[in-house]
This record gives sequence, structure tokens and C-alpha cells, in this order.
Amino acid sequence: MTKSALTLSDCAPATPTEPIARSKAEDTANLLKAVADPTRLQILAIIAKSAEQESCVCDLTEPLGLSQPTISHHLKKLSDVDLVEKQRRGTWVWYSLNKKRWAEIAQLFA
Amino acid sequence: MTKSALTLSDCAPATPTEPIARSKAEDTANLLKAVADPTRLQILAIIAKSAEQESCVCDLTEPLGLSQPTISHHLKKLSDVDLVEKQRRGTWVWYSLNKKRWAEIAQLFA
DNA sequence: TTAGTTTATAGATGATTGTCTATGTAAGGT
DNA sequence: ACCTTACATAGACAATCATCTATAAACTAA
Repeated sequence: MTKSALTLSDCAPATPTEPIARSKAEDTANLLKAVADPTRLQILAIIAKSAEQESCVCDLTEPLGLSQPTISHHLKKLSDVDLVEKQRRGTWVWYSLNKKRWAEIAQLFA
Repeated sequence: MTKSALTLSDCAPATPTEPIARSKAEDTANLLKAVADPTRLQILAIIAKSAEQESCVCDLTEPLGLSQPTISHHLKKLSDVDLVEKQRRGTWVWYSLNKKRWAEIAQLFA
């Protein structure tokens, strides 16, 4: 069998290792769920486009037209799967992309 | 500004084109939602691994331990975003990957 | 300490989703 | 025609989720 373009082979349940494959599929799904939301895609795009490749919460509320707690909620989702990193500088918290994690997603579809 | 690794730039809301960027982000999110589910990841992996790179519904129910309607439901989700293609041969319906669509996802994270 | 600013958390709510059972539809065989 | 097999659709239900308002927490500056 030739190697397929799909790099999700381990998600397939071979009978003896079924629970392992399932939990791996769940991990991957959790990561993808974090990016499978229009608002979070916009957040990531804004961060990537911004001058220093980082944004604070207050930079995001106005362009996205959402409340501050909602933005914080989305950033937490992204942070929970390690797709963004946060850094406090004084009163502000700056969020930036974790490019390594981003590349891991790309690898899933390579 | 150098080109970033993020290829989702159009999701960022530049003030005058905000609704357009939003709808593009929604389209992308819909595509990603289709793969952001552990069962559907397993389905895709099983199809990719199988001999002729295609599976019928009945090939999936047992290894995944789910009912036939549930499998059909997931295949419809994948089919709705054009990630799998269906082909009826007699009583069976064979599902295969749409590799072009798969590559489009890869491109999002390139 | 007090006030002001920025971010996080808690709780509520309506919408979406993954799953099931029950039933319908399509195709093949007797 | 009838039965069987494979798949799709409809409806129900519990769980998850995106959003809001209200409030707490962290930090700065007088």
C-alpha cells in the first residue's frame, strides 16, 4: 500500500488499538475545533497581519464588533490548544501566534 | 510587510470590506467544522487507508461502533463541503476523498 | 488608598450538534 | 409482486457552544 496524502492514518480504528486511535482523533478534533470558527479565524488573521504579529484584547473588540468577554473567551479557546501565546505587559495582555502549532495543523493535511 | 505564513489574511476585517471578510471566514469555518470531529476524522482515515481509497457506509459502522444513520449523517456533512464524493454502484454507495478539497485545507495553513 | 483601565470569570440563554430510533427510498434477487 | 439488503431522512434529546451582562481580578497612577 502506497503512502497516502492523508496523514491521519492513526485515527483509523484497527481493532486491537481502537481506543488509542479514538483518543488521538479526539485530540486532533479538539485542535481543529479551535480554528473551525469564523470569529477565531478573524482573530488569527488580525494577529498575523498586525505590525508586531501580536494583539491585545482591546485591539480586537472593535473590528470584530463583539464584546470584550466574548473576545477573551475566544482567545482562551485558542490558548487552550496552544495556538496562541499570551504575554502580560503592564495592564495589557498581548496574544501572538504559536507558529509551531500552526505548522502541526498544516502537517495533518500535507 | 513581509508575507506571513498565515494564508487567512482575507479573514481580517479591513473596515470598508468587513462583511466580505466575515463571509469568507464563515465559509472557511464551515469547511473546517466538517473535519473538526473525531468520528469524521476516523472516517476519512479509514477511507484513505482502504484498498481502493473508498468505503461504503456498511464498512464504517462496525469499526466505529456507531449506528448506520449516524454514519450517513457524518458522510453527508463531509459531502456537503465537498470533502468526499459519493458514487452509487448497485445497492452500495461508495465514498472517496476529494483530494483537491483536502489540498485546499492544507493551503490554509501553509 | 482610591480611582481608572484592561482582562478574566461566572452565570444565563438561544442555537447548533452528535447520537439514537423509526421510517422511507432505492436497488437486486426469487 | 415480494422480500432482503443498503442507504437516506425525519424527529427527538442531551450536550456543547457562542454570545451577552454582571462582576471580579490585575495592574497603573495619582
